[in-house]
Amino acid sequence: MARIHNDETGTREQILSCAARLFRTEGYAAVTLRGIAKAIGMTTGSLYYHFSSKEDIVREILDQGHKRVFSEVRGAIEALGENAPCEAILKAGIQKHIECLLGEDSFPSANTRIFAHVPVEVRAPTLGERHKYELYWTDILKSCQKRGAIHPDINPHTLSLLLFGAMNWTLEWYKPGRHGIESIADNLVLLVLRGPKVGARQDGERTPSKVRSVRSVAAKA
Amino acid sequence: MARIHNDETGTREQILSCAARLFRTEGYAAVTLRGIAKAIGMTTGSLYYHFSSKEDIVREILDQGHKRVFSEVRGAIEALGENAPCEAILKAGIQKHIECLLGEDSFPSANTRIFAHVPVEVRAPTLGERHKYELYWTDILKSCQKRGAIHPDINPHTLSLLLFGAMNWTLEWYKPGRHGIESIADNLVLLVLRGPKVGARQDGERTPSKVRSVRSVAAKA
DNA sequence: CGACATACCTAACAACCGTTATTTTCAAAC
DNA sequence: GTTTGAAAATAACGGTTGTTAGGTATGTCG
Repeated sequence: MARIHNDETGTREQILSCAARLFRTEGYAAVTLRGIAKAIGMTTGSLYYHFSSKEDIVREILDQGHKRVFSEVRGAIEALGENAPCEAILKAGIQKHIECLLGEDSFPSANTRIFAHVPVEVRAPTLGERHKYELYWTDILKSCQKRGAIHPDINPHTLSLLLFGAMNWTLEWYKPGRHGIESIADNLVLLVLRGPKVGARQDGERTPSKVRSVRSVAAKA
Repeated sequence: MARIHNDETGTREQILSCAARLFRTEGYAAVTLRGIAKAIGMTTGSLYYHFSSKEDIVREILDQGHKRVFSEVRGAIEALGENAPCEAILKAGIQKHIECLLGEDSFPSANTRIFAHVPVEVRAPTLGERHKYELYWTDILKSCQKRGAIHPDINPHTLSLLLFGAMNWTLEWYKPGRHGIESIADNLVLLVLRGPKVGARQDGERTPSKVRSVRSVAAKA
């Protein structure tokens, strides 16, 4: 039939996901094309039928890794509706971001793990998209601050960077058996949120409702 | 005179600090012995008079990098005296940790930057010391929580890991001109501290004294 | 002066890297 | 049954890696 030759077998995707898994665990420079090829039962030269260079492979992994996190996080937050409470918004965004990083899909984790060590010519074109994600979070935090859920003296942009650090660094210590992802997210939300209100209530924001125990929340999962 | 031959010239230290600077900026695998040698005006083979392997070099950098941060942070905190307010303790520890990472000394930054990408046989022996530092911070946070300065529902150990993330990740975004280190530390302290008190006062802890504006504090620097 | 250890250089080794050109396999199309 | 083209294998290229062996200055000490 008139099938376009694109990828019936999905070999290209197989190369990418396998490379992402290796990048995630071993870092950028330590991963060789021979290693990728061997891991999927191929020969080194055959990779060049699907990709034109090693940088070409890593470029697409960075791209997809970033897009998946962004769209997942945005989807989780938008699913809450227009005027959801700040606590719910932060909880949804933070948890989804961490879930993407620690999940089985290696693209997001490979992205944050090797980004700093990748050649500048492949890193530079991605800076624009990264900045958009940064702005997306900054706007959310700014809005939460305006609604009184975040300490008024905190700089929203700095907060977004510190929050990225806390979230992305989970890659360095998270062990599936010992920690629960939702529990981590709950702890982080408690950090970002201002404790039970102090000043006057601002607008439609309901009082943070005393934010019940993290342990009990995590226990039900 | 009866000078011990040790290192009158300091060549060994020169190699280490130069290698640390390269590791900090380029990552582990990207740094070659030829690169280190050329950077200090030496030949590749000569390095082997001072060190027995590349792993030997990176091993010592990891060691020193970690020790410097630990002793600096502990020194800054102990200088505050026995019963200093939690806010001061956290401020001192967080700021010193970040200062070590972002300062001119490349050992601490090289340590946190390449640790995950270093061969297991050089990483494993350092895990004990790293765990001590983790426990040190966890104890501090636990104590602050007992004194009512940290939200009671937060898990102190998880908090220490999230805090490490926020601090260590500054390496990925800090630009000397655009941000001030003390301002970053102030923002982070505001996050960790529970907002102005809500429940009953706990013990000798003075009320957080309304934690004056981060911007004004940063402006005076 | 000669013995000797220190500190460095020179040149090369085997192994591995990304990349390329050429060849083989093999299923669908005519 | 022959042709065709995609997909993979083969084998090699130049270059770089960590590492090593052997040589060369430069002093110090007896």
